[in-house]
Amino acid sequence: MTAITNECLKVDKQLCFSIYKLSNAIIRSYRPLLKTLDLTYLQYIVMMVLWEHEQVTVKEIGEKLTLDSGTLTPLLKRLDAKGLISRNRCTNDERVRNICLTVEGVKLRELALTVPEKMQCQTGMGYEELAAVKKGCDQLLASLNESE
Amino acid sequence: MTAITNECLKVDKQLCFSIYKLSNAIIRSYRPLLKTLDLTYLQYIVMMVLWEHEQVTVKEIGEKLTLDSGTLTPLLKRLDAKGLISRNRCTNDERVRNICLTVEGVKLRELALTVPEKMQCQTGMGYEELAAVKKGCDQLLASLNESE
DNA sequence: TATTATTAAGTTGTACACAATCTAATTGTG
DNA sequence: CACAATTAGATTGTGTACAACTTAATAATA
Repeated sequence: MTAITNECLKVDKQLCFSIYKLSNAIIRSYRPLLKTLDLTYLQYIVMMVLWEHEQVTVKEIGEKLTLDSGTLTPLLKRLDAKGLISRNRCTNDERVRNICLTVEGVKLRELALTVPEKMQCQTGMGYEELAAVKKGCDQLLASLNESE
Repeated sequence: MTAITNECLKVDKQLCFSIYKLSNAIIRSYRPLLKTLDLTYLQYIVMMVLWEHEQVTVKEIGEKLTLDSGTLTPLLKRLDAKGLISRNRCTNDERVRNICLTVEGVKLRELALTVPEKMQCQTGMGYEELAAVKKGCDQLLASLNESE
């Protein structure tokens, strides 16, 4: 048995494991901040899409976030139940739902504006370093998507 | 409203979102490979810990992977049901479970040895580049953990 | 135009994550 | 030794992820 086969299954050597742990850790770090907005991490991500776009379909959200209706439908129902969004059928095409912010949903953006800065403080890293990590992650994502 | 407040809530500018998407994408990429081993991604991670350690407690696995018993107990029951591990109580301390590989669990390692290389091919990136991404992620994780 | 194919969203079921709580065993302290 | 505190793991409930499937609406084409 070679050194390679001995090493290659060690969990701490795996890039996938670093990213898995980091992703969980980031979501954990956001939790107390987002609790003040009464949002989960994914709900916050979806709200960001809506703060940017005003009106989108379920499919469009799915494309932006790489999530399917099995994840999004129940999540959007929860945001609807909180009074943050409306989910009306499109009149041109009854299959489609137009997801829009309510007045409450728009208002929540003001509270959310403080979140990114607070999070950057928690990382204890400078803007340049964080941008470099992001660039690496985006490159890896792009090249994973190329090979489908 | 300044440019900063306009930009800072854009989802594609968020490092957290890059890492979130990348983590999901990596787990998706592993899925077909791991299907041949009849393992989910997290089950594969836990098996890696066991291939490295022979015998560990639930708590020790939890510390290595930053997961609690609410996640691990049902997962370990599933690995047990597949016949890959045993979950005996420790005789010295009846609260503790010793998680050990079965013969089947040890055997599965041979099949798993091909997985890391196949995954690296799918990334389409060189070793150096991947190591740089990993280093960035590990640094960010460490500095998140420092600030609790 | 009737029918086939495609599409958007919803539903069901499995498997994570994790908070909160519980139980049983062990440890610590008066 | 008694009893409070701690610890390991299990349980319950909520909320993702995602595969597989269903339903209803629209588009395509014979």
